[in-house]
Amino acid sequence: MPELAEVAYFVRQWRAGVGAVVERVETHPRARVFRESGAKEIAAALRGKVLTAAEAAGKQALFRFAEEIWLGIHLGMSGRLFVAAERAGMAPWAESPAGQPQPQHDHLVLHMVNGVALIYNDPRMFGAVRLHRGQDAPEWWRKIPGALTAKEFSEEKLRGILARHPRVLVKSLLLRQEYFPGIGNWMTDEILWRARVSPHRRAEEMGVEEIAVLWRTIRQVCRDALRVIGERWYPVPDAWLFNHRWQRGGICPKDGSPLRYETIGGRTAAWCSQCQR
DNA sequence: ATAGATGTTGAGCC
DNA sequence: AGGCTCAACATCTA
Repeated sequence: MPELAEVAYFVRQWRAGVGAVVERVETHPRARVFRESGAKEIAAALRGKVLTAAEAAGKQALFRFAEEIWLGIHLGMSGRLFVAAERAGMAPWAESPAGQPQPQHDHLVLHMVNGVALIYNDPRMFGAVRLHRGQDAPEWWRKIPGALTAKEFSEEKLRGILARHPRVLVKSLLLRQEYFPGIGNWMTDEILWRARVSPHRRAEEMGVEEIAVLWRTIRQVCRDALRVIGERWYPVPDAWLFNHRWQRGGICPKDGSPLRYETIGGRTAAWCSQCQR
């Protein structure tokens, strides 16, 4: 589930706990998501601390607590963050095909003194929860490149990345977090489809004008996703590829031709062979 | 019932 | 070194 905008949305949920003290910490007994620091250590470190900030960068989430304690969460393939009050009410994902999170996959629950519970749920457990102590944010967080919507992601920068990897498929390149933080499989498909670039295209086959279009499209898809999904998880417009790519038999919303589904660079690409060249 | 799923990492190979 | 493919992780769903 979580790419750039989904992670932003989930972090926003946990902001309900900012300013409140962690009263009690629950951890799932058989969760493998507590990797370098164990569940017990994390629980002990967080108990009694004030949550002071909640930030997202790319697909990473970072929560700052008082007394130089930080909690990093990567949501993997199926991770979600939500607040307890939403479980009974109008959860935005209740209308999604995946349905509501199952309580048996709640791996970490922070019960806050202000009455909210911050829940990390992850059925497949490909996610990771990491504890960090220190005055500064952890190294892995500081190394995340600036947002693709920020000024520092320039057209020239994109040209440089493509030039450095001439033989690599643009689709594969877009998935690399060290260059394009937050871009995941659906976003690559959306970007290539809007930019009319085939997923079979290699970096060296991109002309200067095509790179300019690609650059604008990357930024536009990031902005659109953050606005529609990241803010409130509104329904995604049917004019996007998004709603049509999830199961086989989808139709291109631009020209109505059947979408193709191919494994490209190890991931399923959904694309329109009419629109994308 | 079998395959595939919004992610990442590491191994093996060319 | 760079880049490709595959497997692994664990669970749910079409």
